[in-house]
Amino acid sequence: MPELPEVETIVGDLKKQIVGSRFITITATYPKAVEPGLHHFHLIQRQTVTDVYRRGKFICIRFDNKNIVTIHLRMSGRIVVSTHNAPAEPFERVRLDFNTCSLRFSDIRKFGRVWIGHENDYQDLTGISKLGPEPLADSFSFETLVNNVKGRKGVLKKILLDQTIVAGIGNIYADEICFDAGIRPHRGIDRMTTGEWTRVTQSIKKILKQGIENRGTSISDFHDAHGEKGFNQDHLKVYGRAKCECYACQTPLKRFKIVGRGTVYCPKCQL
DNA sequence: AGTGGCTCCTGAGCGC
DNA sequence: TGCGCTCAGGAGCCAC
Repeated sequence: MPELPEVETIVGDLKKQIVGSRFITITATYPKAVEPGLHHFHLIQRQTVTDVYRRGKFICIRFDNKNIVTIHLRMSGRIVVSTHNAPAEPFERVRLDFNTCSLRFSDIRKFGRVWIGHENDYQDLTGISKLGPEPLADSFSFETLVNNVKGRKGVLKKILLDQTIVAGIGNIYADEICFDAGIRPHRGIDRMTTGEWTRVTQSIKKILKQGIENRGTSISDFHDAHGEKGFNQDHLKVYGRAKCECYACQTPLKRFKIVGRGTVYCPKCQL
């Protein structure tokens, strides 16, 4: 499941591959993935890509007439840039053809979406307008997090997964952040100290940066825009390691469900 | 306003 | 071998 580091990796690749390219046409074998609809893509006919950037887990492709194509990979989405005559990717749903190359959006579970909208309204269309702050921005601090959490109830992991509180964290990195901070994912936020919020803030930045440095986590189906796997999966401390020994204390890691998500933690290292 | 639960989807893994 | 069941989960939506 692509989260902030995976999306950042893809965006970095895409920037090199499609900035300066002219849009030609869109093809969708699964039209439901395209919003508001395929015919809206005439808006970017012959327009040139001026930038590719990330907001939360959204990939944004900007064109010179200020229209923006936004992509969210959700659970199983993938993007591969290839030549026009390359065969379709497995589970290819949408294809964007540029003068120089062909962007393939493939998605086994069909949860992913591709939107087109003008810079004035694309944020409302896609839901980007509801996103919380970028955790890797210099302005994101312990105070930002505590302010955004004010008045909320629930447990730490739920807060980390809430895109309106902080943007870009998903299930894998939420577990890793909780481990790094030494706090159980099911700790009630009303029982967290200032020192613990500081640790959580530091761990968010550290774990996400590490994910980017490792070009993402390739559990199940993540690949970058070249179709290559990342290698952050080799650095995970808890996610996917239920019943295995904790690297730090050799205690078997525990797994349970929290807010409907599989969650792994160390009962000794995390309090 | 905030929260819990349902829904969208399909491949993988399992028991029989 | 093959069927049917359950699970995985990001985020929108609805009822409360």
